[in-house]
Amino acid sequence: MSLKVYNTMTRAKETFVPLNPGKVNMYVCGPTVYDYIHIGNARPAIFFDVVRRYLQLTGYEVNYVVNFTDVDDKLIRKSEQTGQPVPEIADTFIAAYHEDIEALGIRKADINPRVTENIPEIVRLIEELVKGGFAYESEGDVYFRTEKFEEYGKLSHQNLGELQFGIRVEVDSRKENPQDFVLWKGAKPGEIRWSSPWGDGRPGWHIECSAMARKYLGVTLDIHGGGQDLQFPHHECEVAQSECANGHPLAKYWMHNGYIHIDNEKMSKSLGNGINVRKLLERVKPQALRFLFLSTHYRNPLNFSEEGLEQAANGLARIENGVANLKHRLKSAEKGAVNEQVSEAVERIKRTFHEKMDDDFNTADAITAVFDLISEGNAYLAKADANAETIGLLLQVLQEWDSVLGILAEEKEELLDDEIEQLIAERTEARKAKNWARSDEIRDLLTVKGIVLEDTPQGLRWRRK
RNA sequence: GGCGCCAUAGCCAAGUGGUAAGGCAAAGCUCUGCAAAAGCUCUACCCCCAGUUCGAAUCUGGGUGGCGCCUCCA
Repeated sequence: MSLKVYNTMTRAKETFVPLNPGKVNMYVCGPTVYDYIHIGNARPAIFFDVVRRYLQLTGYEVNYVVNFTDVDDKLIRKSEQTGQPVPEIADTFIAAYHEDIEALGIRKADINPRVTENIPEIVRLIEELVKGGFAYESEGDVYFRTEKFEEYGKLSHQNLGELQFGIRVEVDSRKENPQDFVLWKGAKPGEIRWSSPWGDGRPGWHIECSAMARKYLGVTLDIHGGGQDLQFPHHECEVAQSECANGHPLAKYWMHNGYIHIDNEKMSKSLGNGINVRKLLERVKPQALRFLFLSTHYRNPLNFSEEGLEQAANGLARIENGVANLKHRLKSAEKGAVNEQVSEAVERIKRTFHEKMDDDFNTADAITAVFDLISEGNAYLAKADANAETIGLLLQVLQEWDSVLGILAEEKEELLDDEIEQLIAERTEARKAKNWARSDEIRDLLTVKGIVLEDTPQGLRWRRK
């Protein structure tokens, strides 16, 4: 069994072999922190979180870096509009990012470097490129000389001669060639600035990742990830910069997640159809969002809709119920030997889970394995002599998988309010006395409060809706 | 103009040469004091046409429809 990863660079699934045995260096492009994150930011954040967790589950030591772009045109524009300094805006949204990411059950990266804290490294890298003839200064700006890098276009599989430049963005006259891109931008009056050999200014967008990846993870990464929209130009430019400066490939494996669509159209800045994560989480469980994202293969586009959200929530509920069924039964189950049929089924389904995850992180099929295991559990619970060891095995595997998928909510040891507890006790008495009217009345009362009561052969079980 | 992606049941979605996973929804049934949960039953000639093959959702060619990239983007 070996992990296969689709590599954007080669357009093929390749057997995953890290540079150093047992260790994986991952760099994923993070957000520009000028606003709250939207669900388009959430998809790679969730997906690469799962990649990281799966690598960890299978024994790799993962070093995970996600950067923050905390100075750029958008931040500067926002600063001009609000009068708030750029660093303050960045701080605000970095804090918000951490809150949102945590709410989504995404584990914090090992390092979250900020552009503004790595200016010396960036300047040094640009100097190296200038020295090597790969970059040139022009009226206070520094540009990358794309014609010096013959392989430019190899990641996004674009042919330089065929690219249509200036189709969307006006070509800057200071460039030698339209396809050249900026490494250092001279500061306009009043703009935030750092000094450099080419005058005051700030880094261009692409150079930051090249500099930070090298600083924190080395010249060649195992995995470089991000959204498909970063493939060109961002990652293409990173490749050019890094490979010209370092003389080594920037990354062994390039992974790109597909777009989020809204009404079958790409979600994007210019369309203004982004959906704010924290607003969405006011009414949607974060686990449901993870479930939704993971139930489509990461390279496919995912159409975001209310219906899809509802279906995800319902599907997730089935898994939650299954787990709750097992946990509830565990309390009253007798000790015993692990049921052989169950353990065989568990082994079989476990194998499937790993085969599917090993096949370029097929999380959709991994979720199917979860459903299979839940079905297995429910079927086992139908047995009168279900024992604690077998139930424990099922729960243990489910928990192990959830350490990768993160679709089950943390168990909250919530105490019931006295009033509710009293009502539940009263209902139990009423049921003993076959006073169904009172019994139902109490259940209805609690339903309104969001508490669902379920009578099982092993006694009452309640849950919050 | 160049380079790509996608099309599978009412909906979501895997599968990419061996005769269609899974989930949601709907319907019926079982269990239950009633519910809930669970279980069972039920739903697809895989966009169209042609070809290759013993065999095609899967490969090839040609259509049709949708989406994307070609310096804002996750």
